[in-house]
Amino acid sequence: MAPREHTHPAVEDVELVTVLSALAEPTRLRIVRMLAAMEGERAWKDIDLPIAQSTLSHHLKILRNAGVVQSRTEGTRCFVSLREEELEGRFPGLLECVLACRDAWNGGHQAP
Amino acid sequence: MAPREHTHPAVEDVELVTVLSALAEPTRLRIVRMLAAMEGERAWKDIDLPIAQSTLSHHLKILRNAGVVQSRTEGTRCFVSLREEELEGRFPGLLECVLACRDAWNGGHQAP
DNA sequence: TTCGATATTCGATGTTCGTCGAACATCGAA
DNA sequence: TTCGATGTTCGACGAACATCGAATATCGAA
Repeated sequence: MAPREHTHPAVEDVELVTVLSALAEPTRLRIVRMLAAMEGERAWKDIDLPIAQSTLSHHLKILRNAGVVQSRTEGTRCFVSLREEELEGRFPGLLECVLACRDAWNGGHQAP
Repeated sequence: MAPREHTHPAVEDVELVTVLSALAEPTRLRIVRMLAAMEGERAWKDIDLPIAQSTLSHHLKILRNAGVVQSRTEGTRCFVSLREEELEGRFPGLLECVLACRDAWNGGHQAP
């Protein structure tokens, strides 16, 4: 289906466990880092990962429901972005320290 | 079996996803909060939760493998504690902000 | 040495999760 | 209106997970 105006939870209603679960998965963490690496939003299509579209859609839904990302629809395509400020208000420091951490698998898979 | 000198990973070898996964479970998060609420260590027996002993043992193993807690054996009983400082060195701010968050389910189930 | 207390491990069970391909819905363009 | 592009939803599958009770290993005390 085409992206039809997604619903986003209020960050106040999101529980910590939900956010942690959302971030506790390699692919999703990678998406979050990818979004954090650039200011503003990213086009869905440009989220280039070695997974099926349906899988990506699934992960984005989980991140959305966890209040971590938000989607904006424009015509038939959509743009994704982090809800950094709101998240910071709800879970101060969480996103920052998660992004700050560079572990082995992450430092090694991008550029040399 | 009796507690026989557990093995603990070096925090440097622990990946972020592993820690997040360990914390992304209500029961385990509760254990971590419980341990944080008191200075020093806590006797295994005093970890009073509505779960089977085998389940508790299982969760503690996961937290241990994630470098979140450590166990000390004394005779036939053991004591559990948070690896706060080490964790802070590996993932600065993470434990702190996870503990700082008080969400609905957590604020509501203890005292009024 | 025998017994009770203390955790861990094992085996089983039901649930949740990540993944895919196919079917579908919606929009813009031809 | 017909098409092609774009994401989403559905159904299915195997892997991973939370949970329990029973069996087990280890230690201290009687």
